Amino acid sequence: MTIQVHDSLSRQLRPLQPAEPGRVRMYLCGPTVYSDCHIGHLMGPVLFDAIARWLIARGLQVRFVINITDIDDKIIRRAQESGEDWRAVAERYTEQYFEFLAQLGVTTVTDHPRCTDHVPQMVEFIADLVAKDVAYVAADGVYFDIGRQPGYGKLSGRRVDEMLAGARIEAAVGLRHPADFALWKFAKPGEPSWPSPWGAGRPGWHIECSVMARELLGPRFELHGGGDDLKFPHHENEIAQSEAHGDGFADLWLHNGLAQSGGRKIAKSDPRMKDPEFARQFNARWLVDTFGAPAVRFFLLRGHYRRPIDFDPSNVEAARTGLVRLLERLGPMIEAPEDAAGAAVLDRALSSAELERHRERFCAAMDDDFNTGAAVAELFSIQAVAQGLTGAPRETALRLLRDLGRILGLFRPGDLAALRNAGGAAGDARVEGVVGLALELRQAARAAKDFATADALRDGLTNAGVAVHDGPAGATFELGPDPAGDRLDRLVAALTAIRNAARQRRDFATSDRIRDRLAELGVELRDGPA
RNA sequence: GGUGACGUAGCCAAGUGGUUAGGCAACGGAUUGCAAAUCCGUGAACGCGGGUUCGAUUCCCGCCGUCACCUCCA
Repeated sequence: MTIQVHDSLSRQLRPLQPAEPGRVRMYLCGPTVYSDCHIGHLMGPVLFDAIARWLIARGLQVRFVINITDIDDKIIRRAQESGEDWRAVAERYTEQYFEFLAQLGVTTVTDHPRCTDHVPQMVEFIADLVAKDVAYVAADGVYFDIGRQPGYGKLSGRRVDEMLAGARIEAAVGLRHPADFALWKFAKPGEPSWPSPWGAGRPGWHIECSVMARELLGPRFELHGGGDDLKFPHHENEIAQSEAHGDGFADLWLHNGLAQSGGRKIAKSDPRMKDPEFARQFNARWLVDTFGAPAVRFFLLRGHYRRPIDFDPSNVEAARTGLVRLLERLGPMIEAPEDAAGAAVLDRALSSAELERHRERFCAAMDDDFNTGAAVAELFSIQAVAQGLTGAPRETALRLLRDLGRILGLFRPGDLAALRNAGGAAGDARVEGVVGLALELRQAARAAKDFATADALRDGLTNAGVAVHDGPAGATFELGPDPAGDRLDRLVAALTAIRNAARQRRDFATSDRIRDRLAELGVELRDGPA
């Protein structure tokens, strides 16, 4: 069993070979905590969490670091705008980020170093670069001299001389090369600062990763990850600094694809983001509330980490539907806590060649550059096998399904409830009350064999994203996602139509009942001539 | 302009020189007052043009199209 990894630096599939057998160290670039969490912040953690889980399942010990950039120009600006202390801003968004990681089942991270906790080490690191003359002091800070670093540009495939032609690189005054980047920025009045031999200031963006990775993982480690957009300049600069420092740095580089919409990347500067309705779709809070955290995680793992993912709501919803099906198949089994017996799923005796084949293919997919999409397909196949079985063999198949899924961080206790409660209506008494009223009316209509009314009510509920399940014990309902956020309006519109029909045939008992019950629920109806 | 990637059925998405990927949707049947849910089952694909080959969606060449990075970004 060899795990092959696509290395962005060599652009090749290369074997993962831990320096110390059995131990893997990985570093992932984390967020700058200055605003609400969006899906881009969460993709890397979820994808790399699945990778870490696989390494652990393969018997490796994993140290997994995601940094928190808690000092930065954007945090300072945000604090100035809101009149808050910059530390409060950073702390608030750090907490929010952690909350989402927990909801999405990101459990393998061992360290979350904060930039501000490592400033002295950064100063020391920069001093070494200055001493080696690959860094120099300029008017507004200390800069790295990319011209002095052989191989600069090897990750992103660009050449130093060609970058001069790039109109987008704006040369600050006094730099040796326009693309030289700041290691240390001198503080302007009123800005937070730390002491340094060159003057009070704060670290530049890139230096923290080189320093914190070294602090926690050592001068050389196995895996370094991040979003594809960080290749240049961020990771290029990390490599330059660390190699200039004399560190081996990362063996293998992994870059995840970026979130898209309509085939285009979602970026801060994207003009579409000016539309709040559009921007909302990528807000972490909205996604988790609308589809449920397990669905978001599942959606991310259906493809391959290196490919971009289109967050059209209908795509996420389709993923959710498939996940619900798997969870329902598993039944009460998913409520069992994760334990050592489940974790040993790869070594378990199966007594079924078919199941063994699927397990092997699952493993082969994960060993091949962490192909979670192909692995998920095996999950569905195992489900299909289980479907054709009964009794103990079925149990065996379902346990295999559950425990393989759990390697990917799926099928956690409470997931089904989390999906059912998604839609933003859980706990909304008005929605629940209106749905309850609609079901009562429908029950009455059915009893009276008034199927036209009964069906109209059901259609109205369906249209509002409420699934109706008729059973021997009466009808129950389930709230699906409500991406447009207008569920209540739709429900009320449906009931109003029913009420108008009742008034038409002078069934004022029903009509008044609808009006009064809605009023109790806080929805006032006003009759007009129309 | 430079660098990198991608184009697979209605949508999403793996993968392979000849053997079913998978999901969602759709369709047919069972069930149902009718539906939904559920169960059983079905069809449909490899951007275009050349080449290599017994055979290419898979390899090679060309073309077209899309995207990302070169600016803040995860």
